[in-house]
Amino acid sequence: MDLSNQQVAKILRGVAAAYNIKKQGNIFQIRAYENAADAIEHSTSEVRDLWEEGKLNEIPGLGQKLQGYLEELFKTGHVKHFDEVKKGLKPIFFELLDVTGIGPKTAQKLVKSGVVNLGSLKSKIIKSDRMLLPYAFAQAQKILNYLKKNKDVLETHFLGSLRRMVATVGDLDFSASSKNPKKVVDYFCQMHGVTRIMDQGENRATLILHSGLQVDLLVGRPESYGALLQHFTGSKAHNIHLRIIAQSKGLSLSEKTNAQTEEEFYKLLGMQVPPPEIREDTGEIEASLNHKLPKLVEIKEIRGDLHLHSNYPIKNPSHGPGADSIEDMVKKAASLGYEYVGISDHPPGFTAVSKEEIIDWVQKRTKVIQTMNTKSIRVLNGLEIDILVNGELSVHDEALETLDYCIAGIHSGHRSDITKRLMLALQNPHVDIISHPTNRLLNERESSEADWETIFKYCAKNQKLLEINGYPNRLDLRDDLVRQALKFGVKFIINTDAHELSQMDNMKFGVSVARRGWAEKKDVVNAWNWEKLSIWLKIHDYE
DNA sequence: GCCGTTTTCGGCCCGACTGTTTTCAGTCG
Repeated sequence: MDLSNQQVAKILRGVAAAYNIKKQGNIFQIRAYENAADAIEHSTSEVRDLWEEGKLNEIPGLGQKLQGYLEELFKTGHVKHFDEVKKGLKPIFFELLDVTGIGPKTAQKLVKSGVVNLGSLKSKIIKSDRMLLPYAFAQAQKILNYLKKNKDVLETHFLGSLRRMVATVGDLDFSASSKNPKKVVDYFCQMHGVTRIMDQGENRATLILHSGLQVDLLVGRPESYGALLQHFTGSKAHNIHLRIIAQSKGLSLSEKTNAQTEEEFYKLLGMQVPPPEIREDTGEIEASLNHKLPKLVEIKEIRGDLHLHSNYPIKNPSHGPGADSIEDMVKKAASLGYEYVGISDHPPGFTAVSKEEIIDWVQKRTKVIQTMNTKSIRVLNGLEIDILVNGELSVHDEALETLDYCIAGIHSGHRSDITKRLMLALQNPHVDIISHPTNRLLNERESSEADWETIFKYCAKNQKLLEINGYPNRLDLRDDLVRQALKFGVKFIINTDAHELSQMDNMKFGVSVARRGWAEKKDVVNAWNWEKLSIWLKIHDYE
């Protein structure tokens, strides 16, 4: 049975709530179900895929028993034990749990008082979809700027999944350091665009904007600001693990702990400060304790973008062309401080245009691109071609061999023979890069299923690159697969896939995916200088 | 029900806010 992480989490929360109401099991057993639900909801992999690959134990909080239940759930669509526990509770009870502020006890009370549908609760906030990181980021930047304008605000930061740069963000969280917390809270609540103040205390407030977005602010005093920042950056799993370590050392940690900075806070446990992007309790705590944290790749190290779509004329293009000229994209790349830039338009559609015409088109375009080279920036000639359903490429070798580099990607038939098609494409000596490898579209289409290990092994052995695509609804290759691929020695290229100038600024989101996957400069070829990259791509100098 | 650089048993993060059941349980992050 095909179930999303969200749906699985909801089922587990339902079981926890049922246990709670029926007073079966102890509080820790109930919490185990809730922890598992949290872990699944925040997992970047689809738990159903993990089950198919026999990797359910990669999710923390899933022991033998819950793994068995999930197996039964995916195989048969229901779990006998769950049905047993939930017996006698009405469906509306489980629906009510989706409303913020209503837990098991309140839901049961409401059911007993005769609530039969959610209509009468429509003024309450129903938990909604998660927002794409780049859009959340843009919105959050405006709020951060607003907070910075207040003279009582000494420091302010993003918190939560936004600071950890998770691909999707549920609500926007902010911190502020201040000696007058109440004044800052009041100022925050007066922000433009607020439709409702959910709650407002001495040190915190929760607002709902007209857009429906929830925004939280937490204000702390300067002497404990580091602890506040740490606590609300999370993740929850990371924090719980830290508290357990603290206990073993006879310490009790909270957001009130005296620590002006995060450095001070982590130092209390003898730890390095893990970058927010990797605070997921997937090994970063151990690495920090041993002072063996990786030095993650940084945006300032990026020297070029090799996946850009221009408005260069294309007859019957296979997919949408870009909006801006090659010249403008090159100028923008130079303004970003890049050392090199690659234009990788889609080729003319192979079904409507003859082989000879495509070759002719590629040659003419090559000449145009070569004239773009300047002393300040090197311009590369690439294409993003299709991997067809039978695994063949949409452009012939005679044309490909005139390019500096070639990106191949799947753009149709996302459910058929992915492994075979990717492997066939990789075996073409002209193909250097696989674009957006899993082809997921956030909130729209799940990642394609494939035998990633086989693909990773082949890429590592044959100098093939996997792209980390920074387009807002892709962020693909996913962070968890980046981490896995790294273990096989795969190298990556981080590209924006920009179809207009402004999208070239999305590089930081691609970099954040790489960082969440623990990638370092040595793992990312466009963090390398031209000399090193040109050797990798086997590009001979024109000069 | 999960989990392990003192443990395969015996623990399980911490604090704020809400409402009103005036002392704390329920819920959230």
